[in-house]
Amino acid sequence: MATAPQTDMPAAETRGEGFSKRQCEVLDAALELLVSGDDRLSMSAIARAASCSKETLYNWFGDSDGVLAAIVRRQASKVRMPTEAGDKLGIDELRNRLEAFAGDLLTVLAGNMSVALNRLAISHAGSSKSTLGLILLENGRFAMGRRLKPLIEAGQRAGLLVGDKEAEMLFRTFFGLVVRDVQIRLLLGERLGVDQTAIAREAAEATGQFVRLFSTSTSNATSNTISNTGARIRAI
Amino acid sequence: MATAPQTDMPAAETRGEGFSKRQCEVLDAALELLVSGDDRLSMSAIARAASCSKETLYNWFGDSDGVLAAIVRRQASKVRMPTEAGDKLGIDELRNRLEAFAGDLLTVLAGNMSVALNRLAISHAGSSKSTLGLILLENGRFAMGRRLKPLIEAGQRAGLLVGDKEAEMLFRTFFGLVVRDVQIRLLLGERLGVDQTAIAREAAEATGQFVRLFSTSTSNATSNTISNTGARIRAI
DNA sequence: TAATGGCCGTACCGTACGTTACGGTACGGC
DNA sequence: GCCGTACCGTAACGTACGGTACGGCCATTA
Repeated sequence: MATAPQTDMPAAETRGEGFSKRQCEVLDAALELLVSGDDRLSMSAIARAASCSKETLYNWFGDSDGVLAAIVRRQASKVRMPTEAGDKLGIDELRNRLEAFAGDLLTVLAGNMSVALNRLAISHAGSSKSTLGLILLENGRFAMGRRLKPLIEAGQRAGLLVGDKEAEMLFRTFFGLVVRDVQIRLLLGERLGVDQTAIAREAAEATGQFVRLFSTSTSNATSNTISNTGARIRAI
Repeated sequence: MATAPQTDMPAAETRGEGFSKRQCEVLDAALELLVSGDDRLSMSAIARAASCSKETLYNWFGDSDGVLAAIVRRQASKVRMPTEAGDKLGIDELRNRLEAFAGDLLTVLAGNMSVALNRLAISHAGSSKSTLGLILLENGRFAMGRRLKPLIEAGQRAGLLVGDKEAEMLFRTFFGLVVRDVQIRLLLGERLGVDQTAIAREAAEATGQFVRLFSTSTSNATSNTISNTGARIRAI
């Protein structure tokens, strides 16, 4: 079990943030080692890569699982949600916001960091007593839902999206339309190249399909969708 | 590297099938051990569970990776595709077939066996020199695509589905609509209960959305969709 | 009947890893 | 100057696992 670190940052790994500067350096080095993926993430390898002592790792994070949880928590704490729930929502702005979100989501999920972290959490999800998967779920998939839900609900309040379904259900469908089989194929090791143009195309297609499914207006007018797929989310 | 087994079944693990009776028993015991998931799948544990010798495991499968690949291949060989490409396709039959497929897909992906095998392959996909993930991908996701593609193309030829898109693209969208976030949440360890009624409901909803997106007729008539979610596929 | 060969059970070896312990160093406080 | 603390580097220990070797059992076959 991860005990409280004996440092000036009490209960750091239980808050997911508040790691000291040096601790963040160590965790970033560990993450870099994980993403490189040449060898299994061992305490010795982490200590070597981070130029720190194994005893320090145990003092700070208590356990091997504690280090992994701290890595996940640190990356999760980097994700910020610029919700900016906008009122006076028009259909074009809704489409643009949805498309930007879809692009962000695909960019993140296709990144090395997301793949490596999800692989780590999934490989530890089999044996119980490890909550890595739940941490990743909470800060990945569920955080995405919480981030998009205000926009969906704003669209519903503005009469642009059908209001007879929960925003959660709409998000799950949007998630499926955007992600499709990309994540599982990447997790299973397929080398499918996803560049920014492909991401923009898929984001636009998914957004169009989502709007076609849940828009209240039956017009199929494909208004120009300004592609805005800049990587707004940087991790997880 | 997995060498050819020195038995009466030459090149068994390279064909994915043709394992001897005893070999199948061993692989099934290993799979059961993997699904139970209490401890990591080790050669000693497999030998103990299967009441066989470790030397026999090495003789048959050559390597630890060979055993894992054999497990995956054995399960993959159980999946059979009753394609039955039907001509004279009507919209109702198309919907029913799609919905049955969606139910099968969700039933399989939500099963313990699929989750355990995908976790195994994903955890081995990080370090190269392991093709477990590709094997699973080929016999899971891609086999599903090959199985549904005839139906989709038949629907296109019958003028029921739009014909300006590749069947592969349509399948990817269908896959996303059906699976949504279920697989990743299960892989990450969430205990989300998926019973047959929930599966039937989600399969019907996904099928309805797919048809609404790609049907050539613009009628929103939701013809009665006979729920047929019997587990037709038994593994993977 | 005797020999052969496949297979089981078990013991064994080398290695890698988690975890702990210890020596050495830097730094702030008294 | 001295002490306590935090940290680095490394060594050491116990365990678990991949892989190998060997003796014994049993069925098939000459």
